[in-house]
Amino acid sequence: MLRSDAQENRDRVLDAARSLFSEHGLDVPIREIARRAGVGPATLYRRFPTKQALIDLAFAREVKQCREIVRNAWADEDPWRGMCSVVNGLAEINAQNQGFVDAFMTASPDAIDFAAHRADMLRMIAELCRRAKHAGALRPDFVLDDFILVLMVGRGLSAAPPDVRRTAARRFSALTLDALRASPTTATLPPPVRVTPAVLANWGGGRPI
Amino acid sequence: MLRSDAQENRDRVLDAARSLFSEHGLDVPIREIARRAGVGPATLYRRFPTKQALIDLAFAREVKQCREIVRNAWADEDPWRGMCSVVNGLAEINAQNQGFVDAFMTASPDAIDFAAHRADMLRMIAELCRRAKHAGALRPDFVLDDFILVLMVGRGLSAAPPDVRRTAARRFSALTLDALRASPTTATLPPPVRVTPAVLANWGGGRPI
DNA sequence: ACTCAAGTGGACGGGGGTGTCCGCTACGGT
DNA sequence: ACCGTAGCGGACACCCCCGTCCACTTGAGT
Repeated sequence: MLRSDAQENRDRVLDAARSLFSEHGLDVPIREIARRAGVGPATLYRRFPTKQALIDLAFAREVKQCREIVRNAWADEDPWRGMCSVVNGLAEINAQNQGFVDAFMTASPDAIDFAAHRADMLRMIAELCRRAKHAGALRPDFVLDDFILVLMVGRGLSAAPPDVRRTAARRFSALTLDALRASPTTATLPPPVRVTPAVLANWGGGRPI
Repeated sequence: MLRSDAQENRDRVLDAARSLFSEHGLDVPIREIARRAGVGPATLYRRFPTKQALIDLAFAREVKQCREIVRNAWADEDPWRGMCSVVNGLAEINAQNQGFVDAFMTASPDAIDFAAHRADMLRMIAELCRRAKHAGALRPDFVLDDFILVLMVGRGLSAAPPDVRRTAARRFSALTLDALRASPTTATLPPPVRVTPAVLANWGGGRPI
């Protein structure tokens, strides 16, 4: 059990980390977070021995939110509506949290939740895609890897200036969904990216941290 | 006039910079470039007093290529084919040159070419869009700012691992074009991003360098 | 009130990045 | 072949960030 002052400091650090990470990305100096929290560096390091640990905890909320979005979409009886809310929701999170995808992708192996969530979410999304295709709403040549592709390029949204991020996210997801929608005028696509785990791990050079 | 050895060193530095920048992005250490070129840091700094100057020159070729792509597209009698080649071409450049868009956007004010090229290209693209819309090929609610949006999220392509970049670029541009194509099933879009110069300058936090 | 361990922040050493200085090297005109 | 000078690269000073250590402070149990 933490002493009361220690607990409060820990909370303040997490708050500062959340706001700084989502505003400036993952490469904020640790000291800056400590300063914002009104705490010395040592205090921060004692609670979060490594930057990765801090990141994991700072983004835990968003990971939960992510999973929630996907689960709801998966449970939706209309698979296309599900797809839409997934794409919209992830774009929104991307826009509001600079570096969230990076955090999500580079989550440390011991943050078991992350890996489990990732796998789980991908499974649900895959099923969603299958159902949406079967319903004739999703273009038949769409593959799960395309979803990753969309997610990865969506990272660019978080780089948009704060005042246009939400607009950009909404516009982006609407355009993306139009691309994904089954449509009579749809052209044949070039071959999809095969997103193996290795490919995924190396997206972004694996060095956002 | 440069002495012959100096000239050769300068060329080697530029070559090294090009290959390192496109492979690892703009945050390659200057020393690394010097090392790769087989010269001392001082030599590099004498020819290119600031990192920005080096970046400007290293990417000059791609800027030219960019302009060329747009000019050809602009000259194309079929505006939609023009749009396609622009989107394809830019995605390709993005995929092959990590950090190219960053370089393009953050080009120093004195690298006049950049600003001029940007403005010029945007003008041509705007006209292309108008013609494509008029021909009924481009969705009517598309605005020029959407083009910037696509360009900006396309940055994410350069972060893909080298072995999938071209595939990713091709797939991405094909999907994007499907989103831009006028189509009977197209949904109404949310409001577009208003990409003012300030917005543009702040995209990416203005700090890729 | 007293005590003492948990908690704290300033200070330190290490690493890596940038840009600059200076004594040596070697190109190229004579 | 010689020599003046442009050119060179190693060494330097500076800054920022990371992670750790240690003497001091303070919460909370008695």
